[in-house]
Amino acid sequence: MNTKLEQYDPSIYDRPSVTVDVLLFTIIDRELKILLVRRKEEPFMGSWALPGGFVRINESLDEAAKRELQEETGVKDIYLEQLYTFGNPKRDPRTRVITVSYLALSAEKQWLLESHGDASEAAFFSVKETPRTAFDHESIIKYGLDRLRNKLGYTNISLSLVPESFTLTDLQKVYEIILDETIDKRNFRKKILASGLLLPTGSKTDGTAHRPAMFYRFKNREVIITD
Amino acid sequence: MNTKLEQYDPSIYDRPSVTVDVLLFTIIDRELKILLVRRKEEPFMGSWALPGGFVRINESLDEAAKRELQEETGVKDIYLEQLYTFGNPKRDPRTRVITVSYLALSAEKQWLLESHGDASEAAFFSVKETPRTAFDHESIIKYGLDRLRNKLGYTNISLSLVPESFTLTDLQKVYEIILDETIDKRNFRKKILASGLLLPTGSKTDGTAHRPAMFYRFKNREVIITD
DNA sequence: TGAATAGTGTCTTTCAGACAATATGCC
DNA sequence: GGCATATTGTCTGAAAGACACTATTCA
Repeated sequence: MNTKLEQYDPSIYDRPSVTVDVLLFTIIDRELKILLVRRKEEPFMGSWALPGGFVRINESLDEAAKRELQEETGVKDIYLEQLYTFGNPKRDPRTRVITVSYLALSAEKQWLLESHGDASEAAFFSVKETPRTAFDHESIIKYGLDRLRNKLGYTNISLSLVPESFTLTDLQKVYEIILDETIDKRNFRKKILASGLLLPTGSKTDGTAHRPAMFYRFKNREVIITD
Repeated sequence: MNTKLEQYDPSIYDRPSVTVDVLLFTIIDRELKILLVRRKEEPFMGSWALPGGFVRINESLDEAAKRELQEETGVKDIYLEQLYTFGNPKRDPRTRVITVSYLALSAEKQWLLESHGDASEAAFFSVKETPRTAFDHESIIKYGLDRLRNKLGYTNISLSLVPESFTLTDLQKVYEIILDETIDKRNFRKKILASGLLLPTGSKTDGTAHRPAMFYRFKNREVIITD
């Protein structure tokens, strides 16, 4: 590119490999679940692991996370946020691998793992009973879960876990499932409505054997960026 | 190590280089300052940059940050926390370099840059007037500064910026300088004392031409880990 | 009218923020 | 007494949390 810059050659350094790993959380059957894939290679061949892989030389970290998730699971167009970088020299028994972890959230939607070629190799697990995983992925999951729970309190991150339109009871369940605790209905509604993030859509649930519920949507579908 | 694991060779992937960069903030002359070093190599030779360098193959990221800071500036034994990993493919004009940034805090203390061999190549700059820097270091600094300001509000991170023993006025100044705003004295004292983080030492300032002030110290010298 | 869920209001406590007068030590 | 900084309390408004009854639809 610029010839003057070429005189310095960084290849003289031993370089670690760099991967991205994605923690995709979603709610299925009233449980918070995380997506894991079965490894097809050593080390830990056959073990469950976070979807992820090597960062390519010309893509950003965000792009790598997005690509790996899509390649391994068919999931795309979802919320992604960088979490933390894990770099213990022993975390991979082969060689030095540094991994940048990402938090991804999705409402249980149209995408189905079955539609993807490698579907049989990916599955959702309740965060309450994750299997043994490859590498240090268990501690990465723990870290991501803590972050998710924290951010729920001071951001609008929950919008990524509900469909376009939802009732307040739906939204409350998302909070209860993630935080693993019950919430007072009146206080929840007061707070969430006072936040000004929601708008009533005007339509209501239909065909229920009880009082219909108002649908709401998020005013802004972008996650507020805060740390 | 384990022969079975060796059959998979990750070296077939093009690997990016990985560096750490440290944002060392400290308060000098009533200003929040950041430590920069002058680059001795291309690219950006002669420019100011964050202290940092390549991660070695057998050290953790935290260790690399600690080592680089010590090597380049002589500073050691200070608070360090991982911030964020920057991996835009174009951020380094030579080749692909991913950098893991760290936040470091120190009370202005005994360590002096002059005592270190390369002292003339390191200097503190007010965050209000940082010079042009190499790479994307300006945006990294901005990110770190935001994080520092945020964490000041909900952690005891300020303990890293005051000496063992200090007056409430001293501590208030730390907050005012970092946040770049004045704080009501009564409200600050009420809040900080109510937090339960401080203990009066029993001794007072001495030899001032006015009422002496009580010294306090932090109950716990460890930074509470929160995100 | 019974079943099931939606929807709502009050009280208390806590916390943040605005605001000014008194206390202490030295000269 | 004068100067300089330390120390302290009240009021108000906002938000959080505890808590129970009424409303609506369908079968």
